[in-house]
Amino acid sequence: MTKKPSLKDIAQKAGVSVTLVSYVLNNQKENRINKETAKRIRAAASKLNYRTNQAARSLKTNKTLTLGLIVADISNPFFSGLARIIEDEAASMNYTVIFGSSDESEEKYTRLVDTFLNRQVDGLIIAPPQNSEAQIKYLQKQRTPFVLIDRYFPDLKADYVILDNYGSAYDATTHLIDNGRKKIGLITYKTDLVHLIDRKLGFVGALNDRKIKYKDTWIKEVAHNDRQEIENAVDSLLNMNTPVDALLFTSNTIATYAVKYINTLPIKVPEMLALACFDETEALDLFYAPLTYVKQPMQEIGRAAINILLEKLQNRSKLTQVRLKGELIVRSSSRENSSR
Amino acid sequence: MTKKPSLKDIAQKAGVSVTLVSYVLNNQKENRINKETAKRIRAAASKLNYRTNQAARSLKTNKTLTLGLIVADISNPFFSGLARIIEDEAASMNYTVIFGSSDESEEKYTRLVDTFLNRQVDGLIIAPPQNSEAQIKYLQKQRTPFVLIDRYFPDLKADYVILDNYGSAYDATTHLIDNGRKKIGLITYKTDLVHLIDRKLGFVGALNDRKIKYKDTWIKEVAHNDRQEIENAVDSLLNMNTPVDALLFTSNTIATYAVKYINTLPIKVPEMLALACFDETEALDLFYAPLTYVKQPMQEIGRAAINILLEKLQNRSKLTQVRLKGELIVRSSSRENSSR
DNA sequence: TATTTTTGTTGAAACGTTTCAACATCTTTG
DNA sequence: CAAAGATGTTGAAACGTTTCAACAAAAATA
Repeated sequence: MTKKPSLKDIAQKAGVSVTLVSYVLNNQKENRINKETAKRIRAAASKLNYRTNQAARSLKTNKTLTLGLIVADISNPFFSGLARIIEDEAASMNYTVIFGSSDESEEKYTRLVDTFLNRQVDGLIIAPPQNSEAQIKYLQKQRTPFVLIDRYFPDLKADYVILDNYGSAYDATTHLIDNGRKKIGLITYKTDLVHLIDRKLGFVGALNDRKIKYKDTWIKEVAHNDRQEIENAVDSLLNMNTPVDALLFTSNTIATYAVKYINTLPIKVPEMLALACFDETEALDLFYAPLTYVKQPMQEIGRAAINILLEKLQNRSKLTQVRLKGELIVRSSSRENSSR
Repeated sequence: MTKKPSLKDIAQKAGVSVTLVSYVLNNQKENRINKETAKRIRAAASKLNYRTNQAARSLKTNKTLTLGLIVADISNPFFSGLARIIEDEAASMNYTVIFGSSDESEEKYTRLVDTFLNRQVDGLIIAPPQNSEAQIKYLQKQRTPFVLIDRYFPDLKADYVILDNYGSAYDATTHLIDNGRKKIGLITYKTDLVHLIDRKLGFVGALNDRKIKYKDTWIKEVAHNDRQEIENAVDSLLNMNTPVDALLFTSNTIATYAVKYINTLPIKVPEMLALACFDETEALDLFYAPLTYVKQPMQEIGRAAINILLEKLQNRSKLTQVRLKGELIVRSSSRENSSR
């Protein structure tokens, strides 16, 4: 591999100083520099096929133009969709994105932050896992710019962009009630993650406001990514002495497993059971009764996250906490219950 | 933001030279260094919360421990799944991955390569779009280590890891034939991408070997990401004077659009129409007749790609071209045709 | 005891940028 | 015609590492 050309090589070829080459290539001091010289320098640069050495530039400028994105799992369509939006937004501002998946593990998450900080990312976009509060505080102490997405910690003065989880769950639940459902089950993850707890609270809030006395047994909490537990939850909700007539799932992964299972049961949706869930999931489009779901404004989330982060990089240090409304997309899985 | 600590700061605090600090922190010359001194240095480093400045290190070592991943679209489950595997493999070798989506556009692709090269990635993993051959050759001339995935160019002596596309299409097609189908349609993209052409050839090859005289009208080529064209293709294949009794889709995106459309038609799968496609796609699991599909060995693809790339980084320069077998997962969309 | 080897440590250069301060030379101004 | 300003260019330092070559001091060998 022949050595890559440097500013010095260009300078030599064009018969000028390194300084001048740097100025020209960065379009600085344009009014001072002789047009002819500039042209000569550019010619030399392109002839040598010059490429800025970002490492050197970063060293000097203390900026990498790189952002770190930490999600739970990049192969989850929710996060890969978000990643795509963030990629585009970042690119339009000349930033590149490095990514990592935490798998909801605090330990993996910490390792990722560490790696990314070593790489001197200019900022981080993070969907924080459980128990990562301490880590987040540490970031704040280090004054590393970051913004949380999807999840947040209410008692942390950190920037975030999240869904109005309470309101969305509330809306989905009242929708089910208003369509004639009286006993509604919730399947959610057993977790400390506040966004999921908010969804649970929104569910409960709607039941209360509609004067529906719910039982604890209507709420099932399952371990993360445990298909069996999800199936068990569905079973027990459908086999109570007064079975539920509707189900709300607080995540796309739960919904997918649950619906796949329900699909194997002799249960008619929506006649016997209405369904609704969070997040658009292509998998649920082809179910015979496509699922009603809470649609998150992905584009806005991605855009807001990048904007907040870039603002912070400009040293504005105000706190921005964004809570965006979801949209309930009603489909046949929850249409009016004719058998009421 | 108080300045980040450097080796110099540690050296000062520990009362030693910068050199020694570097040696200790990199576990070099271990046998030469006094254990006590080393301990003092490590203590100072951790007290100061030291973090290697990767930019500086990269500048010196000419390595970034970063790989660039270019896919068609990170939000496509095929690529996000692959991304996840590559992320994990890379991380286990201490590499970080930056990613970008080409959207099948040669121009966007070129921009991505450019950005990544500016960032001095150590190597690239690329799913090249159409017409990117020149760009690829350019990479070779620059001696930038890279490996192609998913797609390849037969007349380019480049490393790649791909599916046995011909064989997989051949197997899927014979499977359809052997289950009683006589007129089989193919919907594929209108493209120069060889991996897709191979799939078409595998399809044709199977028909020929089974002595089925096919007509050109059985093969429909649609524009990339054009839902309408896909629906039109389905329509015209089903409305010929002798309609097809089976369909093979050469990609997950085509399959998803087509099945969603077929789902709205008064057509029974598999009784009236058998279906099969490439790639595992969760969306097709909940269709009332889950799709038979060619499963790509994702894990192996990701692993092989990383291994080849890292080999190249060690300066071994042999050519490695890997063609992996797919597995045909037969499901109800193509079960035996009882009405023959 | 004189020499060699081992142990422990260090100064300084280099990587490729950016950018400050300075310097000519030429042009304008009073 | 001297002073001031504009124009065009440059040397050198700095960013934080890594690593070569060198050097003492202590230990082992002759």
